[in-house]
Amino acid sequence: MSEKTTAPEEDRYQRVWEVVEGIPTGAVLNYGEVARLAGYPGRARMVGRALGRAPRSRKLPWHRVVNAQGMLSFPADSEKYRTQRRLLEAEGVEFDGEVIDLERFGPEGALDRILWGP
DNA sequence: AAGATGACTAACT
DNA sequence: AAGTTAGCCATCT
Repeated sequence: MSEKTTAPEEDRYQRVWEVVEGIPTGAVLNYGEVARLAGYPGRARMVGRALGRAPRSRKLPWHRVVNAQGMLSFPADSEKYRTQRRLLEAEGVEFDGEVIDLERFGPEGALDRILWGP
């Protein structure tokens, strides 16, 4: 069965979406980590692309993916930035200026918070 | 087909 | 601390 040699984008991004769906409420992960967990080490840029192309029907918690500096990868004056920030703050993620403390809200810190409280 | 782009990152200066 | 460079690779011009 020789269909096409190139798989549809959806198939290639499937793993990324699954990882993102696994990020618990109130926690954040950076693009590089998501890529690594999805089996694509070193391919952080692909994660940003995968999120941008994800179907709305998938209802991904895309806002829980931030960059390695704990910042949102959108211009601070953009609508996208405000939307992402609002969603994160609504689930308890705190910002210090523009920055999220990854020690507290990254996977490790978030787990500790869930188990031990803030 | 070759060059630019981007929801990135780590390593250098 | 802030800017640059190099690695990454699917898409778009």
